[in-house]
Amino acid sequence: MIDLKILQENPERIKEEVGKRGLSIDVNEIVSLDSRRRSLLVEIEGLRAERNKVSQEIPGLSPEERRRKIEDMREISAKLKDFEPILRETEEKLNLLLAQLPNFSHSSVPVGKDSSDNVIHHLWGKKPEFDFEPRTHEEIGELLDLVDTERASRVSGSRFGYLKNEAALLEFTLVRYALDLLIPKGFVPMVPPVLVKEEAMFGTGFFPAEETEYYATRLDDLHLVGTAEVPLCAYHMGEILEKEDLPLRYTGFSTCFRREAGTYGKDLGGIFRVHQFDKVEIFIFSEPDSSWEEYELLRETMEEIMKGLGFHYRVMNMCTGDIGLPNAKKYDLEVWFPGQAMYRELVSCSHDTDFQSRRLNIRYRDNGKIRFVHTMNSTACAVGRTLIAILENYQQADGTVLIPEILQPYLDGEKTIPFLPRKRS
RNA sequence: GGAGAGAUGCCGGAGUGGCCGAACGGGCGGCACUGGAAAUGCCGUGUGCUCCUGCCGGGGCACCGUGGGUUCGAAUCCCACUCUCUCCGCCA
Repeated sequence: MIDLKILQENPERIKEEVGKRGLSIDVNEIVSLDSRRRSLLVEIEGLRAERNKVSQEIPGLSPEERRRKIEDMREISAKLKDFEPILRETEEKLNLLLAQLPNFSHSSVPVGKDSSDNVIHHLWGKKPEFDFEPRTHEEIGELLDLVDTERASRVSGSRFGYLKNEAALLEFTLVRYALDLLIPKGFVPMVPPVLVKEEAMFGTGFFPAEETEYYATRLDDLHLVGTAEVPLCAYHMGEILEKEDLPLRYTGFSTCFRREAGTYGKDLGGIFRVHQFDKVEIFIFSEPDSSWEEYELLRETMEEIMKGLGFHYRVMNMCTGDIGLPNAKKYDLEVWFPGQAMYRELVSCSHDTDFQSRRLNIRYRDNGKIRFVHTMNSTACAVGRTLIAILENYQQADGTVLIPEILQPYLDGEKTIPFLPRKRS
């Protein structure tokens, strides 16, 4: 959601943004709907003012006068009943269009039409070298009986997986590793609800744009979140925060559900792209004035977690055509997957400025003035993808997998997968 | 799932058709008192939209869970919904 004042004062700026993102939205139509709304408001509020004034006078009038005034007021009421539905209709149309407008992208965001226009921000580490042909995570997962997608497809359909043996253990290890790194930095750990109202989906900017991407319950009007960003952001909806409490830093663990509509045939093997996975997410509410510094700090935190695991990665500055509607800026962190010989997105962090806080009405008091907060979010650890990045990067010729040093203390010092006894499966 | 109670400002809580944007109390902020504090006293304390205006400022409208309705006029009456709480049942 954008500030309506900008719509009145500088619609060109909005047109420019819509163009940069390759969207087709009729900004002129929005502008004219808004002027129509305002002129209707003037009309209606004038009538209401008259009605309120006379209504106050009525009790003190003589019966004769009173009868006449009431007669007049009937007319005004009737007029209002004509105008009000027109206003409502205009507002509905306007809101529908407004909901489609993107956030304003930051000046540092490259203009481009799709992922091919993303710009490498920087690289970290070196590509691991192998004196054998590295396997894909899918092969390793099957070899070591760590991931079972075959049975999962019988139980739940395609794009599901069972994590098994050390993979199941590593899930908790990774979550704990991420939390242990974040909590000393002042992030408040949370386990949020994963079923939320439509309001929360809309407010965080996922609806209406991406509605087909998410699961909904049939008997209740609830939606399964695709990321803990939704409940973490909506945590403060409708609130006025205090300046001295900002920034508010949260980290939330949740399962994430995604329909992956329109990705048929993409990343079919293994568990790189699945309908359900677990993730540790970071969410920050910040003052606008310091939010961009806070955001770079967030990017560093995200990288710190990846560095600890020893991955080689590149950070991408995502272009205008590839960032989400709510995003003013977004970094993707892509880790090298030796088995696929590709950089793949493992985590990302977005700055949404006041886009979400406007929709969810999250504000703060700044020396008496009330302003919208800025929000930003980042993945701390996407468990499934991190797991398979470990499998591909730490694999050895004999098919076993080394455990990243930083995780070993969580696993009683074990250094290699497998270490659990196996039964026939 | 069954039975009941409720939803009002930062909080508690009054208000059952016009005098209510909302009593009273608490909290919070300011001032006074004090060496400083406590206690006390006084004053202040919502948000959104919109119009006039260069700003300062001023006017109007809306908001008492949400959405509709009745009425000249609704926090107050009617209908529907949502949520919360209590008890029973079920349950990790």
